[in-house]
Amino acid sequence: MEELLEKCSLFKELNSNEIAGYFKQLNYQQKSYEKDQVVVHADTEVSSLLILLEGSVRGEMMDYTGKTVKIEDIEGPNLLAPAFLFGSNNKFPVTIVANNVCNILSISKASFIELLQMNSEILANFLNNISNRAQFLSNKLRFMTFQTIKGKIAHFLLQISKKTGKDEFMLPKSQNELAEMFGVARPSLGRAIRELNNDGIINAEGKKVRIINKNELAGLLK
Amino acid sequence: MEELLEKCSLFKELNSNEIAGYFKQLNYQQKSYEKDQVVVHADTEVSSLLILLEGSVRGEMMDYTGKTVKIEDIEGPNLLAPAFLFGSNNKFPVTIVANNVCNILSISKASFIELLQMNSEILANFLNNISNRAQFLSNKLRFMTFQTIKGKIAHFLLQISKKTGKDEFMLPKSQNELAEMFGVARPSLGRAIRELNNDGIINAEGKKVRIINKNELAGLLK
DNA sequence: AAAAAACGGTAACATATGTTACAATAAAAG
DNA sequence: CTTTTATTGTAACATATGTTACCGTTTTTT
Repeated sequence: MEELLEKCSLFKELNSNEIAGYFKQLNYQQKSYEKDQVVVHADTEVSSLLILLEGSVRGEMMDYTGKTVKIEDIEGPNLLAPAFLFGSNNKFPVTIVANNVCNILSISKASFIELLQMNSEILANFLNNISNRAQFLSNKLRFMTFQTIKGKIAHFLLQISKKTGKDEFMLPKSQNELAEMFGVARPSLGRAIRELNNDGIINAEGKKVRIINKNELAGLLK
Repeated sequence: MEELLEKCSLFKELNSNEIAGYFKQLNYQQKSYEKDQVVVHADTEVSSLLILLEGSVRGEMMDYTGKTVKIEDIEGPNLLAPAFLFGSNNKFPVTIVANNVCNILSISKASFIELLQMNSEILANFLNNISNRAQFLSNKLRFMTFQTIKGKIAHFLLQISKKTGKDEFMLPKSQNELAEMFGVARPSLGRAIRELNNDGIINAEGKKVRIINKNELAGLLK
C-alpha cells in the first residue's frame, strides 16, 4: 500500500517508510470496488478523505431526468474530492463510479487533520492539491461558460495539437464520448465537425483529423 | 487594519492583538483602488495573497470580442483568489475590478506560508476558505452546465424564496445584471420571465415577483 | 422641473443547438 | 467468416437563445 501512496501527490517527497510510520498512527480503511460500482453518491456527507490507490473512477452528475453527464475521469493513485473535506458544505458534488476494479483508502477527517499537523510536506502537498482542484473547476467553468460547440472542438483539437506537437492525429475518443464530455448532443457535434471540415478549417475523416487553418480554428475560441 | 482583519474568515477565532503580533513579523503592503479600477488582470502571476479589507470588487472574464461576463461580486473583508496562490497554475483566473473605493492588503507567498506555519487556527481557516472556493465553483459549474434560461430563473427565484421564506418579493437586481450573471442576453431573459408569467407559473410585474406554482417552477430545474 | 440615462417590454428575425430517425460503415463478438 | 453491435454521417424539423431595434416608463442627474 505504501508503494502506491508514494506515487500519490499528497505524499510527494516522502518515502514508503515514512508513510508507513505515519499510517501506524492513523485510523483508516481500505476497500475494493467492481467496474461500474458506485463508490459514493452525490450529496453523501464527506467525513473521510478518500484516496484512490489503484484503478480509475469517473465523476458524474445527473439531471432530474436521470441523464448522466460525465465530468471527469480520475486515475489512481489520487485523492477523491479533497476540496470537499473542508469548507462549509461537506457533500460530494458528484457521484463517483468505478471505471474498472479499483481500490480505495479512506482516512477519517480527524485522523487526516492529525496527519497534516505531523508533516508540513504533506500539508503543502494538500494545499497544492486542493488549489489544483479549484483551478481545474475554474477552467472547466470557463470552458462551459463561453464556448459554442465549435469553440469547444477548437479548444480540444488545439490542446491535442499542442501536446503532441502535430497537426494531424487520431481523435482519442468517440463522438459519443466527446459529445457527453462537452455536454452537447451527438449529432450536433457531428454537424459542427462537418462544418469545420467543409469550411476548410480542418480535415476530418472518421477519427483522423488534420488541422489546416490553425489561426481560424483559434479564432473560434470566443 | 487589524480590526478589519479580525472580521476576515482567515482570522476567525483570533483577536486583533494576536493578528497585530503576527503582522509585525510579516512582509506586506497595502493599497487603495478607485471605483472601476482594475486590481489585477486575468493571467497575471499570483505571487501574493490579496486580502480585500474594505469595499467591493468583482471578478470578470472576457471573451475574445472583449465582451465581459461578471462571475461574482466579493465584499470585503475577504480573500481574493486564494485558491490560485498554490497549485500548478499561479495565474489569476479572472480580472478583478473595484466596484467602489477599496483597500487591498498584499502578503507575499513566502510570508504567508510562514504565517500558516505559525498558527494552526489560521491554517484551518485557510483550508476551509479554499475548499469553499472550490465548492462555489462546483456549484457555478452545475448551474452553467445543466440549466436553460428558465431553469436558471427558477433556481434563482427558489433560492430567494427559500432564504426569505416568502413567495412574493422584489428582484434584487436589474434584468441587465441578472442577464449578465446568467450569461444570457437581456431580451432573452425578459422573454423567459414573460413566458413563465403567461404560463401562470409566476406573476411578474416589473421587479415584483410572486411564485404561483412552486412545483412547476422546481420542475424547470433540469 | 427638465433633461438624460437606465430600465423594462416586446417584436422580427437570425442562428445555434437539440431531437429523432435512418442508412452506411467499422469494430467487436461469435 | 458471419452476425451483432457500436460508430459515424446526415437529413428534416423543432426549439431555445441571440441580435437588433424601438418605444414607453422609471430613475437619476443637472
